[in-house]
Amino acid sequence: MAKARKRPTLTREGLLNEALSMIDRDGADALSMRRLAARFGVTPMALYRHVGGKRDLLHAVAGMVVDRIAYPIEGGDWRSSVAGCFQALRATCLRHPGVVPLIEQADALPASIFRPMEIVLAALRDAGLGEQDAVRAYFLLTTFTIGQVSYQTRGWATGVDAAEAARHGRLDADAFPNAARAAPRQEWDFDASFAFGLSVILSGLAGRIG
Amino acid sequence: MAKARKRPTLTREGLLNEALSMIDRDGADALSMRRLAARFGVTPMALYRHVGGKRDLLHAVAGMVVDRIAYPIEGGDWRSSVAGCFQALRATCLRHPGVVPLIEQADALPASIFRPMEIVLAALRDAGLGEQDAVRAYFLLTTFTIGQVSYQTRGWATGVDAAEAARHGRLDADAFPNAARAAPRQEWDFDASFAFGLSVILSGLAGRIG
DNA sequence: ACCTGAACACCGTTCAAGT
DNA sequence: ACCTGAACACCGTTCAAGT
Repeated sequence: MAKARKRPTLTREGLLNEALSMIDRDGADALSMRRLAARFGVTPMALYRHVGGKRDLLHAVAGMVVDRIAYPIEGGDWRSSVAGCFQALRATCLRHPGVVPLIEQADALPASIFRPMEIVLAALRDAGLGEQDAVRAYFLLTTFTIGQVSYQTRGWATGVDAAEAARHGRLDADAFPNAARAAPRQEWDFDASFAFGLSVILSGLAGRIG
Repeated sequence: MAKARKRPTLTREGLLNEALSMIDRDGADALSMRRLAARFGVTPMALYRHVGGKRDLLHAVAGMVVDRIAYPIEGGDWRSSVAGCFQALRATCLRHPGVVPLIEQADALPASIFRPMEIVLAALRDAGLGEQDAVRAYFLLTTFTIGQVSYQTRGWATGVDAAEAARHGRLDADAFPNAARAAPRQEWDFDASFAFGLSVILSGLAGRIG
């Protein structure tokens, strides 16, 4: 029985913030219009004065988070501006794990979602890569980064976790010798893994330039 | 008013197949226990004799698709076995777009999900890469592949689609000159983009080996 | 302008009952 | 063993009404 807060007025901003904190705390599934309304001690329908509907609410929350990403000021070589950009993207995504699927599914996001694209295109063009390849590189970096975050935030996707599977006997050492041997080795370091992937991609791109 | 089919008996396999074809046809959101039951002319509760619940159903469907992936027989250099493996993964995912999120979210999947891991680890170990880096490379390739497919199957994530945004005036050419210029250039070729990304990753990995 | 109340058309799932 | 029927506790959303 969650205590209803008394609020002077309902505002769109207040709704979005409360929705975000509910998602951060309990996951996106735990957010419903009715529960959100209850947090403000208000009828579900009261929300619809401020919020088009649930889709609109979710998109707006995703947009808030996207706008919150602090990309580092540019400068330096192309490698470090590209790296800094996706490190920033990753960092805020990790701070709001429940929002990542919402970003992936949003029909419309604020224009700031194109900051990474802009940075990558500018950096790679200056480095001498063709435009089409630059866009593909941006796509590559985005799917990689968001993918890494998605898997990390739901615990290295439980279904695909080899260590988990090994512990539960689902990973047969005869059929999958390498996987079975590598899996339980050590705790998985997502930061190091991301750094590795990023650096592999960047040196792969460097090969297309030099 | 969908016509109910008469079936001699309800089987788990029949349920899974029908569920998969509903997901393929109308997306995962269109699948509900009640609608699935209706397809068989049966009460919703009849399904529970064969199917733990909705989570179980969804995991089982994801598992079916995972088991269906036909990885090429190994042989040749490490680049082509790794490439072939993720091309196969991508191909079946594209054939069942609605299932991709289910695979990402499944708590448990058949052991065959570890085939790509096994292939990558074996190939990269033979090529001389360290075990830890090999696992990271596998993670990199997986997130990249699934990410590319996810974005493709929902139409290059509508919210992140620069061409869409440009068409709707959401992409300011002053603030995002490179993005605005690159966006509407041509139709996006997902196959070529995937091939590009894969090749960048592979040459990045080659740099760690040679 | 802003919120309420009742209602509608859905969900997944439990539980007891039929055959 | 397999399916039904009624019920429960939820959803998002509409529509008319209150203040």
